[in-house]
Amino acid sequence: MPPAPAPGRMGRPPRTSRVEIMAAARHLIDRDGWEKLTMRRLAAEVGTAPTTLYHHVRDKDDLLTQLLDDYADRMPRPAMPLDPRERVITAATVIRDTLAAWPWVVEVLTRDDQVGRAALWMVETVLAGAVECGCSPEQAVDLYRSIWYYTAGEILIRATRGRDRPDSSRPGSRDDRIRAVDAAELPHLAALADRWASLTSRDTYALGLRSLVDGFLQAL
Amino acid sequence: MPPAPAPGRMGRPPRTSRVEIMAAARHLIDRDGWEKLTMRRLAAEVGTAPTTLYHHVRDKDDLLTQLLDDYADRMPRPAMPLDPRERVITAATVIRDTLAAWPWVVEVLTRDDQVGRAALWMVETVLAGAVECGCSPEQAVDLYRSIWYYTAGEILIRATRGRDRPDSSRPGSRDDRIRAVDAAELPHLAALADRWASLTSRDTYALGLRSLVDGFLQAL
DNA sequence: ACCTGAACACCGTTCAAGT
DNA sequence: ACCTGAACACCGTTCAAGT
Repeated sequence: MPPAPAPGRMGRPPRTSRVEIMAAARHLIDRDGWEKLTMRRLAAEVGTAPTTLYHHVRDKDDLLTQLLDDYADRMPRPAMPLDPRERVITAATVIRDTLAAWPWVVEVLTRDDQVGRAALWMVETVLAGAVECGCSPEQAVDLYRSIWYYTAGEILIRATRGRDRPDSSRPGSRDDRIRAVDAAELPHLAALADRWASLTSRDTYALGLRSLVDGFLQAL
Repeated sequence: MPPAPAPGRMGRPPRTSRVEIMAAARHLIDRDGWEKLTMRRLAAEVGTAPTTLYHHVRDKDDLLTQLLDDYADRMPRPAMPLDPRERVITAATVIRDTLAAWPWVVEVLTRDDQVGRAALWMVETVLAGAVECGCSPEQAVDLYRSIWYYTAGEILIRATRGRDRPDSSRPGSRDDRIRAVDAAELPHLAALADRWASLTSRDTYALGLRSLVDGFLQAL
């Protein structure tokens, strides 16, 4: 039995709440996959009409942003090493690991280059670490952006690779193309063709990140 | 008047061709924007029924892939510097500039991590340059992947930034969030809040790329 | 105040039938 | 062989009406 309207708030008591919608959205994504999240399916999951959702979120984009913010709030804030360079590395790695664990975020990431207010501490950590390493504020922003490009690219590409595994044997697929290269024209590629799939499935995020940070700081 | 069927090929002569469809798709994207490219609109542009398109392409994804391949074929193949490290830099920059000029490719890029057969020369150039710089074949692949992550991320984020400029003042926008940060908790971010938009709109692709490549080769 | 059905303006794709 | 209309199974979103 829903409670009677509070004195100042009148009218029909709510049967659907923002948190209920968010929980249903998370459940739907985890169960059926990110691409199955539609306003209509979400409404069915909540047990309400599609149009009801628009009383609690402005539109689908708003829903996605809120979902990402909620997720970012749960991001671990690990103990930070003393060395400023290591702090930069650690912050970037936490962001990456968090986002990689829920790859649907890529869709939202490409819509807004902000990872949510909860992730701002990571930006702060990188900026602070960079300044401690001798960067000017401008250089610190440049380093942050480079790291973010690298990280976003890694997540986006990795998330897609996982998705289209099924048809990687059909003609025109990536592996297919690599195997078909002309050894005379593209010798290095041809020599690696057989090992390409296994070489590119290794996790080299940390390696590239260290290269980027070290190279940047070295050039100061 | 369409020519009569050739001896071996019989039946109704084609009124729609693959190249015609591709040209129409390019025109539609250039005129109305990438997000307006649908099979139905494309058919209208060609002057045929939507269903006819499926005689010339397998599905929309196939259309996109062909479009990207055609575009990659037009990519300039600039004179390559003698220094192997500079060749790596040049190849990556050409890819980036080419893709940035037609940002819709981002959609296809996240679907398949291959830029099309015409871009394979870039992969080859990076691998060859890396090996000349002292990399093992495996390390060359690692460097290539790092560069590609960084490049793809830059293009994807940059393309999106341009798209949602209109509503960058509405509540919840990126700029809004940066301005609202707590100076006590996030001092570096707060100090840069006013300059954030201008600092992050500068083109720092080359800077990050050089850092990445230099840092990687230094660590060998 | 909150919820709903009906409707609008779209999608990609299939398939049997026409020329 | 090529093209088509009709249809299927969807989308996000608005809006007037109901409780």
